[in-house]
Amino acid sequence: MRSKTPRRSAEDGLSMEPAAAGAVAKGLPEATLERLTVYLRVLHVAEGEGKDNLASADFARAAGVNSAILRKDLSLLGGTFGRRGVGYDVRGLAEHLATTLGLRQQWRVAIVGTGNLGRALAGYAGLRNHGFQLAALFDSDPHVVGRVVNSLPVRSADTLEEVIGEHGVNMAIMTIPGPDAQVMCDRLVAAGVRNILNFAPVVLQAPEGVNVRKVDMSRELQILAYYAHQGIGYQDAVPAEDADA
Amino acid sequence: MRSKTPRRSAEDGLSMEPAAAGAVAKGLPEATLERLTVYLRVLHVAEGEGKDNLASADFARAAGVNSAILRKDLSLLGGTFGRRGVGYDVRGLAEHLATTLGLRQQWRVAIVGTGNLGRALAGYAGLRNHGFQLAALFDSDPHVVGRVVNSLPVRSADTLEEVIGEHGVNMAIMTIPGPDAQVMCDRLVAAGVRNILNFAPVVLQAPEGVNVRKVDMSRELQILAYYAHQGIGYQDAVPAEDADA
DNA sequence: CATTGTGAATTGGTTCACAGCT
DNA sequence: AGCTGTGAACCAATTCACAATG
Repeated sequence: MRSKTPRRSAEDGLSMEPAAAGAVAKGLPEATLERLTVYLRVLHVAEGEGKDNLASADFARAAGVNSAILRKDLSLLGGTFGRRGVGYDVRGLAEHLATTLGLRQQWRVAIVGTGNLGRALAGYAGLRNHGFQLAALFDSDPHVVGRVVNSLPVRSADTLEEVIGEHGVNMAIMTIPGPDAQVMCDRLVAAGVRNILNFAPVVLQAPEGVNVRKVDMSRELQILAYYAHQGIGYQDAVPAEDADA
Repeated sequence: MRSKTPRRSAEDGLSMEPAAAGAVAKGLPEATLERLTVYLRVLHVAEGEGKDNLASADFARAAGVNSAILRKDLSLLGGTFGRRGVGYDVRGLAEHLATTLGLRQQWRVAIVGTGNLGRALAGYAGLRNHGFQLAALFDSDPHVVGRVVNSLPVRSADTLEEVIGEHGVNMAIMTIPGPDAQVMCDRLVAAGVRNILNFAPVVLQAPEGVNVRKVDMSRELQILAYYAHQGIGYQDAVPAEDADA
């Protein structure tokens, strides 16, 4: 079904480059997905403020996008949470969105590497608020193993496989140094984990069928440096005021 | 020159949505920039391995992209570091890339918020390896102010403005809770900081001309959940082996 | 009648395929 | 002979603009 569209040009049968890393077989476009997470946050805020209806103009402004794409994104979702002449049903849409994103299912998450970053994530409220249940913490430093972080004991990386099995871990966050990342990734995959969020600054190799995403902090810093350097007015935030017609 | 292409449809003059958040006036495409940071990393590794030449096929494989786009990206850079029949000059290209990204200029970075995440970043070697100099740390918790992190004292957030001036801070990383982020952002901007990397889970409002980027860890987790949930074989990593023709 | 939902138009990014160098 | 550089073709994402509708 999705094994590499054989669009190669005839010869060169052994080239084996990733044809489209970051691509997806079907489903919502990646760009839409990234925005959906923002919409969900905006909806939660609106819900907290007691609003039960949001028109696309306001909604879009709060999310930092324009309203056309917001409407298009939401239309891709299916479901019927917008009412013409009125706006979107906050509660219903939030629920629908969360379900679509897979946040209504329990994810049992292991954090591999309990340095500052790993501990930061372990304590991150956003985790458990969205159906991510912290199931295990690992570290390879014997000085750290056994400590309790966020009411979970840090387990030895040596016991990775068995602990993963014990706790039914189905998602892993890797917050370990770059050089260790590939080995750990291999072990996670061998242990049956098919969803990995990687904070290590390396391009991981993983077999087809394993979902790997990467958060790269120095990438963001470098791109920021580029814009700063160029003196280009990049904006990821919403311009605060725009005094034009 | 770049104040909002007046492409509105005539009426609705006061709508004031962000026309294209994340857009840029000119310069390299965003997608290319993201890859450039990966290329740079690959080049550094190659350099460390003593290679002084890389053909696009190998280069692309290591970076997890296909070779056509790698060549296209590098061609956008200008400069003449590829030699036909041979490959790319590792040293020269790395240098050129770093310069293009603005990494040859000194960035004096303040980290605002010294929780686990802030401390993780403060200790992150990737920072100083790329021209990012840690200039100041801030926190608003009196218990934390005065402590030394990474041989820098944590300063009170009350003194933000003066310390920024003192140290010529020109880039800030915000690792503070969501609710505090907008206020802090405003103060940073008022103090003259025009480049901000935001880790708080909020959409910041900032005036035009201020570069804001966001790293959103729960976004990544949610997108991962989506793919996991859908059972779609998303791949951000390089498929390890591809046994097809 | 304000606001959604969506085809059509546009813009942007990726891949193909090969000419051009070395 | 081998590999880069790039126009052309293709595909994806965004924006426009307006018909549909509660």
